[in-house]
Amino acid sequence: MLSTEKGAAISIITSRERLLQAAVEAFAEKGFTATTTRDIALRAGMSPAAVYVHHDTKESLLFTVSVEGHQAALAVIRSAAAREGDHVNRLRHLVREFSTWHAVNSRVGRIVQYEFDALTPDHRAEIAGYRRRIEKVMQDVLSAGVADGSFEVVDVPGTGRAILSLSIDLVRWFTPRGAQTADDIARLHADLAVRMTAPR
Amino acid sequence: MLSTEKGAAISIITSRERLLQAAVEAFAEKGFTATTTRDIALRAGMSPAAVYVHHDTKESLLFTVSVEGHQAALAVIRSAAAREGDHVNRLRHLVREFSTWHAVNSRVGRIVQYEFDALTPDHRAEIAGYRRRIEKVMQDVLSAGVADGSFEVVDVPGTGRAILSLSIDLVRWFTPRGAQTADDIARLHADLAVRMTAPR
DNA sequence: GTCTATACGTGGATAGAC
DNA sequence: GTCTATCCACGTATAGAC
Repeated sequence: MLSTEKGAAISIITSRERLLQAAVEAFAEKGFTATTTRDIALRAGMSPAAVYVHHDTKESLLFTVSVEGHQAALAVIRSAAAREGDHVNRLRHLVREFSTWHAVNSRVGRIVQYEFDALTPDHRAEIAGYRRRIEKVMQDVLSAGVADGSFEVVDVPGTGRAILSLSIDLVRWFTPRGAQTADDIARLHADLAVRMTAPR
Repeated sequence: MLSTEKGAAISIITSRERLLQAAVEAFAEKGFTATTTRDIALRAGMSPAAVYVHHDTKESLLFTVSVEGHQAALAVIRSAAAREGDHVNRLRHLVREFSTWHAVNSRVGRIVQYEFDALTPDHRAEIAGYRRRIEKVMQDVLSAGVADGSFEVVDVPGTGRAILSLSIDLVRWFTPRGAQTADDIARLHADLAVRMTAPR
């Protein structure tokens, strides 16, 4: 996880975690390529050389951020999909959670979405696997609803991708300082997803 | 425009246009920061120094690409919105055209969307103006349809932004080598937009 | 595991000739 | 307006001491 881990009584922030948090800040502000390892080291409160004790390359930092970001997003959507209830409310809940996550974590989301091409081919392939798993969860929810008549969806993969697009595209423009709250937007997206799939 | 201009009889590609096309290629492949002015010069078939005859800085090239890209997108959506017909078909047509443009021009779209923060503050403000104008066109179409009962939309700006998100998010993942054609996806998006706004 | 110092390549931008 | 040559700052990564 990219947030602070908590022990039984006190918080312990390891160098590794400080480094990841520093990398997220820097990548989000300047982009992966424009970020210098010196900048990351400075933000993490260590020397440039100390960075290399934890990560062989700058790309390895990006990869770690990407893995943890995708794991978190996958956990959110899987947990929401596993909820009890009819398919319409399951979809509503899922979209609301997924959009909320992308709004609240828009910095991490932006990095992992837009810096994908900066990964090595092997790392790209691994991240692509997480993305396929996320799409699969959405498609399974839609298919289940189509099967019992809760939804009318001609193109399940395409519609699934479109619904996910609403959430993911938040990282491009959402800011906590804007007019709408993350929850306002998440509820809107949930409503739109239900409309997109409603039988006519 | 970023494409080849045509004279009365023959095509004349100026150095300026070669340079812009080279910049688009390079930015799309490597990102703005990772692209070197030497790379752009090489692709345009000129020396590194010659680049600076046409553009004072690398950022000025990005700005030009951004302006022309946004102008083209704005022209597409305005032209579609000006069409005759009922509001439902106007929306359908508009979304189809806007998504098609983003699929066909996904390289330019990706640059202008993802490298926005690499612009100078003044240039960012100017591009933000184009984006507001694009959102305005969408909102006007939705409002007109709400007024005569063609649409049921509670949150016009939010829903407008969501519909535009479908099109814009194409630049993140669309590739001409994928399973679906640009037109398949554009038709799907148009259908989903109509569903999102349909009275219940 | 952290530091200081540094090697070494590279990149934006300019100088000055033609 | 285009070239060759070059300045000079910067960035990744390593060496070697503690």
